[in-house]
Amino acid sequence: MPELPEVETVRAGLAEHLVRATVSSIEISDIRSLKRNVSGVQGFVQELTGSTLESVVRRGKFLWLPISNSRALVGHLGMSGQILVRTPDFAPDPQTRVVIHVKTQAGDPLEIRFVDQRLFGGLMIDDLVPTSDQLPAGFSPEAEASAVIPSTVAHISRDLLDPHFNAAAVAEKMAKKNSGIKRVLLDQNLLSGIGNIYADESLWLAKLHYDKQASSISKKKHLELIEIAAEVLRKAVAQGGTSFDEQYKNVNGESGYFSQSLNAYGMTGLPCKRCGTPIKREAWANRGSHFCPKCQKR
DNA sequence: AAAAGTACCTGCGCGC
DNA sequence: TGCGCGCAGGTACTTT
Repeated sequence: MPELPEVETVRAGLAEHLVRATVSSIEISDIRSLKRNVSGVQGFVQELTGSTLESVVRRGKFLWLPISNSRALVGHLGMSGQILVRTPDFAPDPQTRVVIHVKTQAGDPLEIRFVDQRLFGGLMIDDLVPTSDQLPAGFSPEAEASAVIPSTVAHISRDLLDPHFNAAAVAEKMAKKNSGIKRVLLDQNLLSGIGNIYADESLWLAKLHYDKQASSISKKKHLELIEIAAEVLRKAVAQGGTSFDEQYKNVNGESGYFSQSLNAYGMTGLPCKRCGTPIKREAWANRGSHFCPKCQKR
């Protein structure tokens, strides 16, 4: 579910409440939400309890909160994850898997609730390792960004809104791929932050068919696509992300408004806003692709 | 090595 | 009413 704009909305909300907060206790009601956490449930609880949260950093769709110079709490929302910040008296949220009880800098108790219907998301504690380019690892405007990244996130490429994202270099790599352009856009090892919604939206704006071979597209067109996609992500961040249902919420449980700006995703059968042809949905790679059959020719 | 396919989960809405 | 099926914002692992 959540792509860069939704994750950024969550990151900003967490930062607002949690900078300088300390962890008082942890409740884990479903251990399946601790993903790839090598220290186990015990290690997770022991290491996090008593730690101070200094900042919230994001690269692509991954979030992390450093708890020391070498360790961080890492989170990913998967398809259906939410991180809610609630006061202790707030009604229980269905499908809450982990609760981290904290005390804010002002001394107020709060709960960080990790909620996840499908369990594709998860939390872990991981080592922070130097970034391969020695540059700040991700987006964290509230604090000085460090050039360290969780080991499990190190393979994720810089995202389209990262100041150190190198569009020309990425466009060059894209132009060499022997895959359909949508598969390339979704490759988080090449460029990160885009998922199924924003891929379909970017391709509609660029008038590209999702299965057009990337190697048949010029480097200049790839660069244009990158710029279009970055602009879509920026606009969606400004709207608080895209919400269709109960699956995406910010840390206060509120929906975003970008769904009102969608041109292709979820618009099956509705007229294309450029030419009036009905938007088509095709099954593709175990999901769906939405496009205008007239504007976006293979 | 790169590209494609599959596994991991729960729950909703649809047609029969 | 009930059931099976398709569908949902992603990533990691396996296979070709």
